[in-house]
Amino acid sequence: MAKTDTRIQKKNQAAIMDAGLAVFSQFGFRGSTLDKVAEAAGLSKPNLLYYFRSKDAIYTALLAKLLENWLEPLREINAEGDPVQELLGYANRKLDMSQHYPRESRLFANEIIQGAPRIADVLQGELRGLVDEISHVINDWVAAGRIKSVDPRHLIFSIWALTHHYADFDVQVRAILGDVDP
Amino acid sequence: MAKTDTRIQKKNQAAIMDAGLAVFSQFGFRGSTLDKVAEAAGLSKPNLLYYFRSKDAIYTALLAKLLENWLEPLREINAEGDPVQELLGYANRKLDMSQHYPRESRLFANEIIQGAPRIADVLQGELRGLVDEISHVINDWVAAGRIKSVDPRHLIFSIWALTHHYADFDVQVRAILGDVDP
DNA sequence: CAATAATTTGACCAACGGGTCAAAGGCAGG
DNA sequence: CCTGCCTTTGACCCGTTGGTCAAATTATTG
Repeated sequence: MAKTDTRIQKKNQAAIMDAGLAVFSQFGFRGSTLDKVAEAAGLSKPNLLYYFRSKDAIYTALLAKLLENWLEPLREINAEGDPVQELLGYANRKLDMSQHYPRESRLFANEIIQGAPRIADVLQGELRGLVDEISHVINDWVAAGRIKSVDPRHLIFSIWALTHHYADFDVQVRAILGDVDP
Repeated sequence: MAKTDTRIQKKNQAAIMDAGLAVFSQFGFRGSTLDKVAEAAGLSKPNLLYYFRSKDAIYTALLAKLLENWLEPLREINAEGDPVQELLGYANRKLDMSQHYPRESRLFANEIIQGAPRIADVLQGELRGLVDEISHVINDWVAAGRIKSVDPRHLIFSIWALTHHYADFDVQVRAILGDVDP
């Protein structure tokens, strides 16, 4: 009942997830159509709906998978490590993700800009909890005199803003740097 | 032919622009409907279309107005001024705009994330030109030893990323800071 | 207060979009 | 090679959406 996944199922589900990511990340949920996703996945619309119950199901599955990976780098921050190393490491991990998974970044950005209707609970729950923890760690570092005084949360916002900018505003960045940047 | 604008015309056009800004900035172009805009403007759909030829016309008008104000702060950077003052002033102006006009910020973000189909020329033309100029100014400052060495364009990206983050990711920021932040 | 111009509306249309369904086409294991 | 299940498809349904139009209503002006 659990391991009943044909290779053809796995293949098509993966194709749909990939196609959905491409389409949803560019047009947002409302701006995307099943036809577009189906075409990108190389399937007919009814066939696509054979694998996913609805448009919403695809989108929700994408978001769930995204959040899973998205929060991971935060968890890897080690309170026992060297503060500067840890923070730089975190920033680097985020930057890597933005570089390698720009579509995921844009999907997330789209969802947030539009008010995050379906992940508000995750933001206020899991994400907030994690940020609270890390903030505590950073505050301890500050108290121990190991780093200069900062507002932990706004430091984290800065890292997010900078790392996501290059993925989310890619078009603008390329327009200014000139597409072919030496 | 130019000054033929009844007060009722001015009023309704303004109402439509405001409504359009509210709707488009939240849902993006494709995700928005004329009905929603009309409702937000307090007009019937046909009445709305009496003032604007099409959905596209509203959106385009909004973008044009937005870009006008958006590029202004860049132009105000003075090559003869004090480098730190000028750059801080610029960052402050951008921050002010994000705080006071978050909807405009999100409208712009939406457009960029979705590939900027209708403002690609502005980005590659006017915006790029301005950034080139300012980059030249900053490089001169560096060459004169008045500030530390930086890549001007990436410095500007940093300012953009940080200032826009609080407007565009408002929901996330509030989820973490807790809505009621002392 | 007409008469003319500007504004508003209700009814309507064609295309699109999410989703259904029954039937047809493939693919295993026996 | 055949039986039963998985997969795919074409046709179809109905609510939504951008947009039109002629008629009605409301200013404006001579």
